Amino acid sequence: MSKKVRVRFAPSPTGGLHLGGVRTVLYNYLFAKKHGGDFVLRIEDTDQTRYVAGAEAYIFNCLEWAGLVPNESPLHGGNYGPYRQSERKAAGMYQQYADQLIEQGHAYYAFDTPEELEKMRAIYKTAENPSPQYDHTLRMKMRNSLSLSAAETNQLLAAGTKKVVRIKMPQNETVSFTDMIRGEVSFDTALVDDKVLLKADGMPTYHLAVVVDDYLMQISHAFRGEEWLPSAPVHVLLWKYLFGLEAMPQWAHLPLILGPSGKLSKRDGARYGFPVFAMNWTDPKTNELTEGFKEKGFLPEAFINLLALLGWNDGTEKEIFSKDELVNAFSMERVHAAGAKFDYEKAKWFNHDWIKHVDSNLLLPLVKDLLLQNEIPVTDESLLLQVISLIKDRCTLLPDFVQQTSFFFKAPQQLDVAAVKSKWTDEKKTFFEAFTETVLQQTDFTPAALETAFKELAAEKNIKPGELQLPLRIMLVGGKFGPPVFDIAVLLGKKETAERIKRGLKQF
RNA sequence: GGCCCGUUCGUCUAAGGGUUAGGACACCACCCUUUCACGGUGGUGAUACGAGUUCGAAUCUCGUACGGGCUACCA
Repeated sequence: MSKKVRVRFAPSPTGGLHLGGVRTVLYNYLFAKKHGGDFVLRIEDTDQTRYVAGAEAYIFNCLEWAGLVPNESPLHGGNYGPYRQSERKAAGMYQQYADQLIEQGHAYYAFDTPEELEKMRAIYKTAENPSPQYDHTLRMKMRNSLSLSAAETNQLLAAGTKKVVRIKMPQNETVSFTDMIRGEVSFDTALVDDKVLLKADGMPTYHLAVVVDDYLMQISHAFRGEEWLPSAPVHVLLWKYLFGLEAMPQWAHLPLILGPSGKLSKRDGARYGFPVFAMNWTDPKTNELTEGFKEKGFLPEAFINLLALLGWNDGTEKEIFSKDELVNAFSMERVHAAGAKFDYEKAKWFNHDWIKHVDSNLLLPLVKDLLLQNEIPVTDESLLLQVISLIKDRCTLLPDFVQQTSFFFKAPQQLDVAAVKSKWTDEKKTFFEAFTETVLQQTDFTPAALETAFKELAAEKNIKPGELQLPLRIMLVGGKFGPPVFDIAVLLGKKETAERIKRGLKQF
């Protein structure tokens, strides 16, 4: 009898949500859906000094956009609330466990001030040991309930002296566990420091909170970034002391997503020339805007597709997956152990492919929005739909639609005259004057029929039709791009096509 | 420095001891197309190094090198 699958994503609301974060969400989500489980979102806001206004709402917006909505969260409710650690602390959910650990002798009070800690690090710092740890080698030299007598400790406690609770790491134990991605991982406890569990302000640190909350929320599988691996022995020990190893979730430490130079970090923003955040993020303090994948013009379907394939594959050569297909195919065991360097070129390819194959109706509102933003009037939605189908092969990112569709709704302001001028002749001018009439009088106004008429007239005037197509394009489009020129003319209509030709003739 | 994790084309990756080491992105060439793309065909390009186990190693073991992460009263 296996317990119900319950997974959680536990971000701290300190800024934008980057690629790695979204991928962690995605793997959680896929795993939960695949196994008919619950996906919980818990806010890890125990560090009040790092509180950033708006960050939590922003995270929900990103998840909404990506289509990875949690079953339980501070926003969506649930039976295991509250879902913010600050509120859980206020409800007194952590203190008792810290007390229990102290009673068991697995944790102790430490009275060292930040200054004293700094001093300790300065004193014991050597070339061989550049960052001394508060561990079994040093704890008896510090001020804590282990080094002090019971009377002294009680006196300090009674006086309300600032204190933290630290875990007492055992001196000769090997802690090991099975990671779903890496297999067995083990650590020598003597080499791990006595991490703070409860801070002076009464807030738990991540280490205590993650264990207590995962237990209370009945989390069955805990997925997080590889950067947590070094502190995993602390969490395993806490599970052992508090709730028993049988109750511990199965761990999977996800490989990191690397930027051009190491771990992708929130601070790196758009420094790489590509977005790192899911959506635009404006730092409330500096007002600095960092562009997101959404605003850059990525489809959410493409975004999760490319993220899923960054470190995972289904064992076949399939690369394009819908969300449902991902749910169906996903397995944690097929996630790679090695970190993956993010490749923006490939990311764009995913988006391009999604744009090409997705139903144009889905693109319609997005493109319309974009055109309106660029002051291009869209009066006819059914025309826009036809245009989108005609040109979506040419668009990698959503904003590409602006250039590719705008000339259907607004005559080009400037024509690329230079592309035509050198080969321009009076004969060609005569041709186009005649062709204007052809267009106006065409009864079968379809691309094929128009092209035939065009070629017949060219033959009549003894000009190679190929020499005339580019000028026509320039007159209709303004530049050397766009779909087949007779498709454009038909969508434009007889009148508009004729007018653009007349206008173009004046400029050549 | 210590600890942990990792290492297949430039990048993402496949290959449950036996393959001419496969695919995708990017790049190059050709075809299609008298625009730009899409598409098609082909090409360049990888098992970090050294030992060992084995008839046989990208695959198992060890060492080395390299890369990354952690080393806060941050997560």
